[in-house]
Amino acid sequence: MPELPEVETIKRELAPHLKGEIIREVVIRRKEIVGFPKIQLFKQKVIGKRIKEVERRGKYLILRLSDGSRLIFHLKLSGRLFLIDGEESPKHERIRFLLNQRNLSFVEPRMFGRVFLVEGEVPRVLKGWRELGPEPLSRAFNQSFLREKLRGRKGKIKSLLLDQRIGCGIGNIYADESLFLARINPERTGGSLTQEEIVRLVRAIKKVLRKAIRHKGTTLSDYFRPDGKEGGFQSLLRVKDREGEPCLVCGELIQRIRIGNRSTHLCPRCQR
DNA sequence: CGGGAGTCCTGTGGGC
DNA sequence: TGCCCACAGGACTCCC
Repeated sequence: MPELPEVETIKRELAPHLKGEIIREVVIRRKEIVGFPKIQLFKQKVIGKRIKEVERRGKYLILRLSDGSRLIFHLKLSGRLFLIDGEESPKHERIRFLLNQRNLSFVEPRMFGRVFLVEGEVPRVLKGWRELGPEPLSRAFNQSFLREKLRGRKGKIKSLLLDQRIGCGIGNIYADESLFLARINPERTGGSLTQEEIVRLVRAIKKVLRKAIRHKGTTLSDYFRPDGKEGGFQSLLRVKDREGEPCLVCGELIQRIRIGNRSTHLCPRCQR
C-alpha cells in the first residue's frame, strides 16, 4: 500500500522523466478514475500542458502544470504509476497520459484511487487534503504538535496515527513499525501517552519513514515503482507481517490483533 | 466534536 | 481442479 515512503519514492523516480514533458493526449479507460472535474473538462484542461514539478503531500502525488493547475493522484491501496515506452497497456490501466517520449500509466485494480485536476480552490471531493497535518519529516511535526493532538484523546494511538490530520502520510505499515520502535502498545489511548513516550514516538516515526525512503518503500504485494521494480524495506520490517515469528529484540512471538478494523502487529513484551 | 462501525471495490488465497 | 467466500485496506459517511 503506498504510504509516505512509497509515494516519495515514486515522486523521486518520476521527476527526472516527467519534468518538462508536455501532455499530448489523455486516454481514459475507466471514467470513475477521474475524481474531478468531469472527464471532458478534465481532458480539455490537461492536454497541452507542460509538467513543471513533481511533488508529494502526505500520500498524494502532485504534478504541477504550466498554468499553475495541479494534477493530484491518490493511489489508495493498489494504485501504481508506471512509465511505459510503447503502446501496450498494462492490466488494470485506468488512465494513460501520452507525453513526448514515454507514457504515464495509472494502474489501479481495486478502483479506490483517483486523479483530480485542481485549479485554485480544492474541490469538496478532496476535503481530506485541506485538513492534512504537517509533514512528519518536517520540523513542524514535533513533540508539542503531537502532544496537542493527543491531549485528552480516548481513541487508540494506532488509530490516531492513521488519522491524516495527525499522522499525515502514515498508513498501516509505518504506524505499526513506529509504535514498535517507540515501544508503545498500539491499544494505548492517545491521551495516556507520557511526555517521554511522545518524544520517543516522534523520533521513531521520523526514523522509520527516513529509513523506508532510503530503501525505496515496502513491497508486500501491491506497491511497485514506476519502472516496475519492488521496494526494499519489506525485509527490514520488525513487526508488520511477522505474526508468530520471534521479536527481533526480545524473542517473544509477534502478535496480530485488530484495532479499528485494521490488522495490527506488535510485540506484547516490548510494547507497553 | 469524538469514536466506532460500515462502506466502497476487486484480486487473492484458504478451505473443501 | 474449481468454486465460494472471507479478507485486505485509505478515507469518507453515518450514527450515537
